[in-house]
Formats: sequence, C-alpha cells, structure tokens
Amino acid sequence: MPNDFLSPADQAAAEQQQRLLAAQVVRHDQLPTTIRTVAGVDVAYAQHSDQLVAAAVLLDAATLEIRHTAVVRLGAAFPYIPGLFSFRELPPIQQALAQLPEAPDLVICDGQGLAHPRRFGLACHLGVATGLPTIGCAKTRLVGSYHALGHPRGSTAELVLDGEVVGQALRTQPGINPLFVSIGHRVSLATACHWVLRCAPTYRQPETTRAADHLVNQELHRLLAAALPPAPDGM
DNA sequence: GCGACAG
DNA sequence: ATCTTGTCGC
Repeated sequence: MPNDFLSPADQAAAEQQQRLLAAQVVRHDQLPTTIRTVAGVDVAYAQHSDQLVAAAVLLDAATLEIRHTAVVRLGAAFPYIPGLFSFRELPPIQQALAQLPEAPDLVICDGQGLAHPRRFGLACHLGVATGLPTIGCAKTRLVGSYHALGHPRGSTAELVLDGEVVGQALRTQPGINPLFVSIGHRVSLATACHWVLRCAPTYRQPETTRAADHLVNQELHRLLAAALPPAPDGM
C-alpha cells in the first residue's frame, strides 16, 4: 500500500508522478548544522535475473570510516528506462536504508537529482520519499550541457538545461573524468559539491558509493554462487 | 526522421 | 547495470 506510488501502472503514469512530486523538492540547505554521518546507497543485479541487490552504508562523516551496513534483495518491479530510473531502484534502496540502526544525516546517491528531464531523478525521489537530505552524484550525464572544466581536483562547470543550472560537473581527482552532482533534497548545489568532494579524497567516486558498491557486488556474487550447480571437485 | 539516453 | 581477458602499474 505505501509502495503504490513506487509502482506506476505504466510509463505515462510514472512521468506524471514525477511532475507531481517534483514540486516537493527542497532546493536549499535544510540539513543538520553538524553532519555526523553520511550514507551511501547502490544497487546491483545479474542480467538474467529479476533480483535486485541493494546496500546502504553509514559512514562517519569526519573519518569516512564505515559504521554500519545493510543489504537487501528484492525482485525488480519496474524495467530500466532512462528518466524513470528511480521506479526501479528506489524500493530496494529504501528497504536497505530502513535496515540501518540509525538514520543518516545525509545521503549520497549513485544517480541524478535535479539534473533530470522533469527535475526528479533518483536522489530527489529518495529525498522526498524519506524526508532525508540527499545528493545526486552520477558518473555520467543524463541531461544538460557544460563547458570544459579545469584539470585540478575541485574544478567545476555548470550543467545547464533549458537555461537553468541543474547541476555541476565536478572533478574529484586531477585529470580524471568529473562526476555530475545535483541537488537531491534539502541540500543546496554548493553544499552538495562540498560534500561529494569531501567524501572523495582519494578516488573518483565518493567513499560512500564505493563502500555500497563493494557490498552489493559481494552479495551478488554470493547469490550467483548459490544459484549455480555445485562444481565437481576433480582431484 | 535522427541521435541521446542515470544504472 | 552486466558480460568478458588480459594487461599495465603501484
């Protein structure tokens, strides 16, 4: 019942749902004065399976050390369609987040926030659905255009769509492809970039995403191994 | 009509 | 995202 809005009857209904919920996105800072924990979420799946594996990881915001983790498995209820990504990945992600012993002060998502055709990417959807402050942090662009950015770590370039700044291309490591950061919910674009850069001191991707990615792949491999016929040990 | 298209 | 083998480098 509470998940009805996550499983629209068809594509048109899903898009209408996005237009409706997009009005609820808070684009300014409305998060704790002191951020103590930051969470990462990610999803993985096997091509010939309808099973989605999602993970939520809670990191200490000061040290970036892992404090808690949660992994869940759930059947896919929606196909992957660019622009309707959240209807596929949000259900398992929300379940994983709910399994954490405590709610995070901030969540960094693996996907877009406002940098979306209807200004309602995964990060916005998760934020509005949970009320948590969220940031969109994607590896590639979905919409908008941007100019070349500098090579140093921390260089940025505005991502523009229909004359509106919907995000920022942010270089987290010198000379390495930038990430695409956008507002999810209750976090301004400047603050979002600040936290993504802060969480990515060593690698291109923030530690939150890296930790969640590692967990889902580990769980996926366990699933695949358990599903395959036991290999004969030829000795 | 022809590309582009988060994960 | 997933599939897929080796290769180059710290």
